[in-house]
Amino acid sequence: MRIGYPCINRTIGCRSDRTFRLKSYSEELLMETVQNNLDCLWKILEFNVRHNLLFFRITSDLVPFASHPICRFNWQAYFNSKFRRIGTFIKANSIRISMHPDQFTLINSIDNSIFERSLSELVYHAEVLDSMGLDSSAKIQIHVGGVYGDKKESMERFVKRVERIPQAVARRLVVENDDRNYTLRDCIDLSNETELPVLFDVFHHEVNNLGETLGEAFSMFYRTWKPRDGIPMVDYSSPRLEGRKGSHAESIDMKRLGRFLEETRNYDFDLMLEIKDKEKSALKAVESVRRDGRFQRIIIARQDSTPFKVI
DNA sequence: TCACGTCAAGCAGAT
DNA sequence: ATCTGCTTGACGTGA
Repeated sequence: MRIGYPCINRTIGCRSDRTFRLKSYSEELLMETVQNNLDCLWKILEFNVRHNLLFFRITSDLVPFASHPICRFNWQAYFNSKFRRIGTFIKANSIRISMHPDQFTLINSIDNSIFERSLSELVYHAEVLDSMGLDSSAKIQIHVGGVYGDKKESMERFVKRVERIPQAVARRLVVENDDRNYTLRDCIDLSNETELPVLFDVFHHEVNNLGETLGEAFSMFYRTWKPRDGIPMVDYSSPRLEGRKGSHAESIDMKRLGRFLEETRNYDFDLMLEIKDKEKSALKAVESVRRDGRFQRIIIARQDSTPFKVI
């Protein structure tokens, strides 16, 4: 098991998701921004390794407007050596990487042009991971998409559209259950059709399920992952106790996490903690899990030259 | 320096 | 009709 957090580090004082307005687009500004973002990503990954946080979601804003028609810049070539260096660091330290395109990426849209734009966005995400030389265990997680008034038809459209996605991109795709439209069961059904692994979101499942227990849910999604996909990924967040339902808590509830880990102790998986305070909660979780002798399977970084050890 | 209107993109549910 | 959340506020103009 590796533990990680998404996109942003609030401790080290740089951002890898800096962007700018489309109106102010220029090649110079793009180059400068990507330079900054890659430098910051490097610093975040170094921080993560020092703190045994070996699962990280790379922001979709790493290369702003990369999939927009305005971008004619060959950022892959220009930043090639930087991407390779980061990728080498990731592999040397056994860091697991994911990406999560935003809500505008809709494979199953009724509107074919939205699908085409979404495909460009997915190609961009895959190119980031390709540029780093990462294998197919580096995943791009997507939701099924909209319902458009007919769920069955929208799921069939999802399957047909996935068949049109190039293998270089599709090999990285994983489909995640969401909190309103598509349950874990739906994702499993789609996985059977498309062979895409299912990324299990614990919180989404709690608010949108067909009555499966946590154990049943794990046995369902777990077998959708093949060896080439790496260890299954799980998204975990604590719901905010007061206020709007569906929003995320500011900090992690360690007791709740402890119960979750206890219930799932027979499975090995990489755990993404989607908590507002990001690396702070992830650190608490790593320390807690390390102290707890029952959990023997967390991967922690070595601080010397050898890449990692399993305790 | 700071306030604040606005920002590439879509959907669904609440108000 | 308009607003809000989604994984997340921050860009950048105008004063």
